[in-house]
Order: sequence, then C-alpha cells, then structure tokens
Amino acid sequence: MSVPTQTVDKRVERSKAKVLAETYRQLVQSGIAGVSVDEVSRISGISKTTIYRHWPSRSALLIDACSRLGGTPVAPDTGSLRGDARALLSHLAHQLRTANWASVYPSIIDAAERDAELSTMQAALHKTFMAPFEAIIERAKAKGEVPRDHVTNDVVALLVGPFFFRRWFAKEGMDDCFIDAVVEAALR
Amino acid sequence: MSVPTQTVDKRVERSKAKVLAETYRQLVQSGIAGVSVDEVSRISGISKTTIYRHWPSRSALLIDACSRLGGTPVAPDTGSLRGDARALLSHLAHQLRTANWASVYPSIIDAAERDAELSTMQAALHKTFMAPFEAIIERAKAKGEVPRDHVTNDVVALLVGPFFFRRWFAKEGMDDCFIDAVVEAALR
DNA sequence: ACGAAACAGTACGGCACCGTACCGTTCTAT
DNA sequence: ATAGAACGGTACGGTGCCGTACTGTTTCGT
Repeated sequence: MSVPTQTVDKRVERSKAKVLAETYRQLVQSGIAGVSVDEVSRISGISKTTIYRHWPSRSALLIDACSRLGGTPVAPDTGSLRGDARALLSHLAHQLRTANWASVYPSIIDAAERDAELSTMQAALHKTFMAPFEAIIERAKAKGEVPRDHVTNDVVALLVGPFFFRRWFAKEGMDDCFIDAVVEAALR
Repeated sequence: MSVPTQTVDKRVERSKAKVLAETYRQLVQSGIAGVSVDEVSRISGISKTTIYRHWPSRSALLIDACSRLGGTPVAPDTGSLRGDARALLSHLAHQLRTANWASVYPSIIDAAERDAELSTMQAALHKTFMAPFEAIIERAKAKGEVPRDHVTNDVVALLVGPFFFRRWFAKEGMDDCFIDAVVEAALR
C-alpha cells in the first residue's frame, strides 16, 4: 500500500525544501540573475550533487522557485463592486510595499521578455494574481453593476495598471486617496 | 582658439560612437545582463583597451548607453485634453509595440530595484518619458479642463499605468478601443 | 536487519567574464 | 614635420559559474 506517484522519502522532501527556501531567499535579495547554484548549495547545506539530482538544471530550479511566489488568492465579497475593488486594491498596495514577490517580479518580467519557459511561467503567475480581480468584475457583470460590453481585461488593466506603475516605474506611494481615484476612474 | 572642455579628437568620437552603438544593440537584444565588454569589443572592432580608456567600468558604459534611450518628447496640442491624451497614448502604444526601449526597460526596472546608480538613471529616464503627459495635464488645469485638486501624477498613473500593464505584464494588445476606455476613465 | 536510495564532500573541466599590462602602430593637432 | 595622444592586438590573472564524476557515508523503507 505505497503512495502512488508521490515523493515520500523524508530526505528528499527535506532537501528539496531547504534548496527551494534558499533559492527563494536569493531570488528576493538579488533577482533571478543573482541566484547561483553553488551559493544555494553552500548556504543551504545541501550538496550540489543532490541539487542536480532533483532539478536537471539551474533554469529548472529557478522556474520551480518562481512558481511558488503566488499566494492563495482571496476574493472579497463586500456586497458592492466598489467595496470589493477597494479591498483588493488596498491589499495589493500593501503587498507591493511589503511582500517579497514585489522585488522579484521585475526580474521575472525582464527574463520573460527573452526566455520562452519563463514567459509561460510568468503568464501563469499573472493569471493567478489577476484571478480575484476578474472574479469581482464578472460577478458585478452578472448583477448588472457593470455593462456587459465592458471588456473584463480592460477593467483589470485600469484597476491594476496604475498600481504597478506607481510601485516599479514612478516609485511613488499609494495612499487611500489614490485607491479611491483609481476605483472611481475604472468603475465609472 | 581651441574648443574649451570638449572632446575634439575625431578618433575619440568615432570610437565612442561605435562602442555605444554596439552596446545599445546588445542591450536591446539581450538586456542589461547580456551586455559583455568582450563582445562589444569584438563586434564593434574597438579594442577593449580603448573601451576602458573611455569608460572606467562596464557599469559606467551601461549607464551611459541607457541614458541615451529617451527620444525627444513631443507634446501635442490638439486643442482639447482628450485629443492630446489620445494622441500621446496612441503614440505610446505604438512605441511599446515597436520601439527598442520597450524591450530594455524591464531590464532597467529590475536593475534599479537593487542598484543605486541605475535607480537614479531610471528616475531621470522616467521623468523624460512622462514629461509630455504632465505637460498636457498642467495645461488643461490652467484652462480649467481638469479640477485643480486632481493630483497630476495620479492622472499620469491612470493614463500610462494601464498601457505598461498591458505591454509587460498582461501581454495583451492595445487597440483604439482600449485607448478610448483609458482616456474616458482617467479624464472622467 | 538489510538492501537500496539518498546524501555529503571534493575535485574537476570548461567556459565566460572583467579589468590590466605591455608593445608596436597610426593618426591628430599644432 | 613632429611630438604626443589614441589606437589595435595580445596575453594574462583572477573570479565566478555550471554541470559531472567519483567515493564513501548516512538514512529510509520494508
């Protein structure tokens, strides 16, 4: 009665976890280009031989580590679209200020510009990040709160775009006043 | 009657131009991490010795090359704020599709996240890029087309953010319909 | 208890890169 | 014309990195 196709060996899980944790740390600290297998091995205490036993290449390790950036998305339900949007954007603003992935994401975006595998990974990550926004808009459409001829992805861009812009390009803050301005503009 | 503090030697100007051109080419093709002094030397035909005679380090060369990304900004004057915004955004959408800097900019954004010098360079570049948008908004404020209590930078974020979002994050197109949606939302 | 699998340690080979030193040649400014 | 600057070519030292081979040890599953 063995577990079918899963990795069950405790040693494997422990090694993998340690390697991924250290890879993640270097990823956040130095970006994709700053992750080195030698250093991951040195600091995590897992020998390089073992690392290459679990991942075929540095690239595979990076993609594996990046894929774990997305947290479980939460879709609020305050009753009104504006309330939901404000909640989501407030959370997003806080994440952009504090969360680890905020400093890694530009690295991924840059790499996705030239690497096909990372590009598909980024697409999946993006989909995960945007899912809650799509959800509240679709729900509002069903309730008639948003005209059906509004393209969902356009509304998402109107809501999220300004925040990404502020965090990574303009490097300005995002206070409640800004959140309100974005919500009012996008959900006019 | 010598030129005061300028570099006048034709050889110097020629070498510098060749090196910068090749650096720019590699920058566009492979991003910041993909620029190597050895390869710039090999392809441009300018010896490495000469390169290091003009720039103290690879980093200095990169910053010099990146600084030249910004084109001369054009501020349209169609008579109405909406017209100006549509013109600027249409031009921006086209640039994001075709211009060279569109593929380099994520590299700069990523590097600016961790390198102080590149960060100030990016800030200057950003200011240059956003200047036309600020100009048309300030002008509209003066004409009473936009309430004075609207923060200019907020409006810029509402206008430009969605386009950057589409180009680099969502990787979707930006047609005229999208442009109109953004303009109507931001300048409500 | 025992066979098999995972592990650490180490040492490589190969590559790409940065930055410098040296030397002989070419070109510019005056 | 000539001094001096800029240049090309080459070679080198040092570093960091990726991925592999080999050897012995530990640990898991049964």
